[in-house]
Amino acid sequence: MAEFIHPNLADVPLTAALHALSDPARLAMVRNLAGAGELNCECALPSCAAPKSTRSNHLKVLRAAGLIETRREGRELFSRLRKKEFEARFPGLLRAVLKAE
Amino acid sequence: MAEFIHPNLADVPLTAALHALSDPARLAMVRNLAGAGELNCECALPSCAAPKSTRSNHLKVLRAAGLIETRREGRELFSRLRKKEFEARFPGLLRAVLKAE
DNA sequence: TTCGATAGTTCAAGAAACCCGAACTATTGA
DNA sequence: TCAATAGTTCGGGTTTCTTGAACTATCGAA
Repeated sequence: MAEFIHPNLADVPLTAALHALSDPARLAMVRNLAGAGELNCECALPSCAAPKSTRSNHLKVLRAAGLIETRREGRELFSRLRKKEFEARFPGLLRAVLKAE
Repeated sequence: MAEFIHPNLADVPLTAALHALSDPARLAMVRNLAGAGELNCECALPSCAAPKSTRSNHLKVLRAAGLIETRREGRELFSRLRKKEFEARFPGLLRAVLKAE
């Protein structure tokens, strides 16, 4: 399990960020992470919502879009929103998305 | 050619709006429309960028997401950004997207 | 009022992306 | 060392996207 690649936000295209946020399951993860500080894969999207391979893929997309940072602790992986960095890269975007609905 | 359906913005889910904006060609169209007032299909995305069936589909996605309004004038179709309505539905979102990059 | 050109839609099929079960890797605790 | 836990990767079935070809609608000119 090679450890995770966290892109430099400067290298993330706007369309990739929007794409990452445009899926209901991923958006739910982002909302959950915005509320909590850090969550593991299981808590980021409750198990009823999708099988773990799907959750894992969603987290990979969020990671590639610069939205989350993941670190291992024992056998769990904890992810946090890269809120400040993302905000610096796309001012107002995450705020607008979290506020909406 | 049945005329166009323009959804009530209240019925547009956030994820549909983000999905519509997450494609480079559609984002380019939105940027072009934000600059100009109204554009036809050809001008919204210059022909070099995609065949017309693709442009037509992209415009349909933008329409369904409540981002544009289209009207016929002779044999051309002109589209405009539904800027105010979209802004009222998703405050800050379009502004953040147009500002980015 | 018919014909040709222009503007765009719809259809269908091939290409690309997504989802999820099964098999695998990594870590821990007994 | 073994079983359990947490998550990844792989494969292939399904869905979605793209685009050429055929179609519809409108206009201007003969």
